[in-house]
Amino acid sequence: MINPRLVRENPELLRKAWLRRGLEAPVDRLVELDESRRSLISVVEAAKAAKNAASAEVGKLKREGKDASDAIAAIKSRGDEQVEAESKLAATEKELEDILMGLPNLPHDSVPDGRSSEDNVVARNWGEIKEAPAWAKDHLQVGEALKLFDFKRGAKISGAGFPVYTGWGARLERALVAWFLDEHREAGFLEVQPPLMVNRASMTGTGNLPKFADQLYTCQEDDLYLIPTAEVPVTNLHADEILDPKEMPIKYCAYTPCFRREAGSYGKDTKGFLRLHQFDKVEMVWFSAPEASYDAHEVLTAQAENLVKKLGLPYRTLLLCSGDMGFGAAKCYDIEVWAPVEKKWLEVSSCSNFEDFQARRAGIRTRGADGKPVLAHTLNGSGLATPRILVALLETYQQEDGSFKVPEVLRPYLGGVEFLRA
RNA sequence: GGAGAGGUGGCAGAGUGGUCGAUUGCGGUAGACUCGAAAUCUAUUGUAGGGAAACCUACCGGGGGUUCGAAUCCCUCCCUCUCCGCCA
Repeated sequence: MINPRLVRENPELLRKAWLRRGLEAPVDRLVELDESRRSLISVVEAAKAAKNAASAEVGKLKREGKDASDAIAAIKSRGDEQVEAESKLAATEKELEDILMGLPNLPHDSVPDGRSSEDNVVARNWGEIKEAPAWAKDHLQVGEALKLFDFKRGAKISGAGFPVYTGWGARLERALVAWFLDEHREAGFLEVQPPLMVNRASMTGTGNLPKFADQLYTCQEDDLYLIPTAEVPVTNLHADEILDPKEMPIKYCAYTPCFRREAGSYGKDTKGFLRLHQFDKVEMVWFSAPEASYDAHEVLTAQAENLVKKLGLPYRTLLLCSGDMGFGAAKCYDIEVWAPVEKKWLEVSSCSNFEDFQARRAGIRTRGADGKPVLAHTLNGSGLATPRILVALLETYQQEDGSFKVPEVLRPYLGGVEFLRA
């Protein structure tokens, strides 16, 4: 949630910021609600103060052993003005909050204007893009020949979008996850293994609820949700806490499967690995002092880029434009690897600075230089999601004889094997 | 799942209907003493909202209720602990 004070202090700034995202937000309504909220608060609180004073008087009389029935009767005979104002106030606050909770974060000044992915800016390029040889197969054919996965049986036991990894495929998946985690640990991230199901408050804290309920798998009976990313449980690790500035920044990495309904995206990337209901991802989550978050964002992004680099996959880093950023992000870099046969850029990481957007929802604070509590900034980035990495690896490192050359960094995780063969 | 006991400020721990936002201890901060430190002493030390301010309001796990008045009584949910049952 954005800072609600801005509604009062600078509604035009809000209007413009949301317009950059292509959103015509009901700013006038917000201003109206904020004003009526404040005037109702005055009414309600004045009534409460009067009542408190009268009750204190009753207490005093009773303690003195005097008769208080007149005083009590006087309080009782008061009108229900307060009750009425209270219910109006509650309704106003609810509408205000409902609107604010559904509105996205404001783009940072360094974010380019734009309406869609077409307007994203390439921040950097790395690696040389080579044309695939004529004999090259696409990743599905390579994987099938090596028996790395079994989509059919995945569909049988669960449905489309639930892959089964088999044999070397399963090991390769495990190797990627283990290597990612080791890299992050060595870079100072604390590895955590969080729950895969979280409660409503956690989902609300990161911004997945209420707006994106239709993208989540739910366990209705227990009011739990399957996580769409480790960002949710790990960010909420520090919900309702005041983090000691001496401990900052706090950096975590976590491997989890991710569960996404992908409602509304039927027909898009349905084949193979490009869009799945369940996939593995290692996520980095970073809690920062407010003034340090943009530096942290660069470091976090570089940490993710480093993995792709070490795998030898050409990539590009996009600075997302205002219209293409996710709901909670103030600034976001996407890292895309090149799939030479598919001839496509594939997004394998998204590194975002949420500023205090999530922190406000989740109650994550630290202390400023004056020792007073301030909202922390949260950041996160994939480091990395495996399926599309697998696509790029298979297409890039396939050999003419049908084998797969294992990138060097992964070999220690695969018993030192250099080539995977059927 | 059954029975019981609990959830109070950074921590520990009082408080069972009337100046309780809350005794006290520890911790934190500032000061005194000291060459300095320790010890000791003194003061101070929650969060959020409203208000130009004075100040007011709210918060004792969450929500609801009783009452002129609730940390304290009632209902409900959540969580923790102990015992029993079940079980990877």
